[in-house]
Amino acid sequence: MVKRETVALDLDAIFAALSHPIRRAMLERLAGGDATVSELARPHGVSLPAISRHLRVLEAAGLLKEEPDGRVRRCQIDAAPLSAAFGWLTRYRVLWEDRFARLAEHLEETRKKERKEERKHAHNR
Amino acid sequence: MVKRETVALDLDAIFAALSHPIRRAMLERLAGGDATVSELARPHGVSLPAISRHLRVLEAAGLLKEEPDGRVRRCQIDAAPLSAAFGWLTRYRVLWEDRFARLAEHLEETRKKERKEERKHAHNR
DNA sequence: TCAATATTTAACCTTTTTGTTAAGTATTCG
DNA sequence: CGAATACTTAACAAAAAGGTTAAATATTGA
Repeated sequence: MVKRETVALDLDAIFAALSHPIRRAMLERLAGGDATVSELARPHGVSLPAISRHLRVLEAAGLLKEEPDGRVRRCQIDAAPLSAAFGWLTRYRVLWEDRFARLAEHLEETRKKERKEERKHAHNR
Repeated sequence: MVKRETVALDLDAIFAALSHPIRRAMLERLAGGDATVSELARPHGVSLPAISRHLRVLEAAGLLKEEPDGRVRRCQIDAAPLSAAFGWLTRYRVLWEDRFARLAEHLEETRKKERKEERKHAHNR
């Protein structure tokens, strides 16, 4: 039996990783190209250990690859798990949009009724 | 100044809401149509209070609308915030896929070198 | 009216997350 | 070599997340 590479497709971990603004910002930064840990840390007003752990969260979600380069650590994004998140959203997108359309309709209906009520009350004032 | 409706476009909350398997399952269920709290709770082996709080997480993220209907509470999905998440992912998708392609290339290159080394060593054995 | 049903709130506990400072560990460079 | 640089690990604290049971609330239906 071949030992398959575990491509972390853990949606829990992926969405959780995306739920923190610092981590999203770091991914945005990395979308523009590789960066070192310090470069990634710079814009955020937190300590380096804090950054280090954010990076491990991203790594655990499979979104980040690190490569030691001298005393610097070069980070690069890995899009594969991202596709899993994207895929999950896409799978339900149509159904949701359908729901959404119906909800919008319903709200519009409600608003119409409310306006009617408003006018009635304005009259009786 | 008109008081605008606060359409929760809080990516933190949205992604966090999506990071729990029970909440994702509930959204999947709701994609098929409205449901009551108990119906949503049934498949998951947790207490009703736990479910109730998951629902509030979804609601806080703007993903859920509830409507009391007698002693039952009818739940329906709201896709709007979902689009925000989708949008964020989309915005960086291209860049990420680009990165990914380059990463794949790099790995392929590395593997080639490794194979070369292997052959060399096999020779010298 | 009263019991059953559907759901939430309260009180509590444990685990995870996020951050801090202080102390390592490598690596480079004068 | 020895100081500076770039990080990580350890140890700790506060807050958030996720679950439980027990009690409250509201609605329906006999």
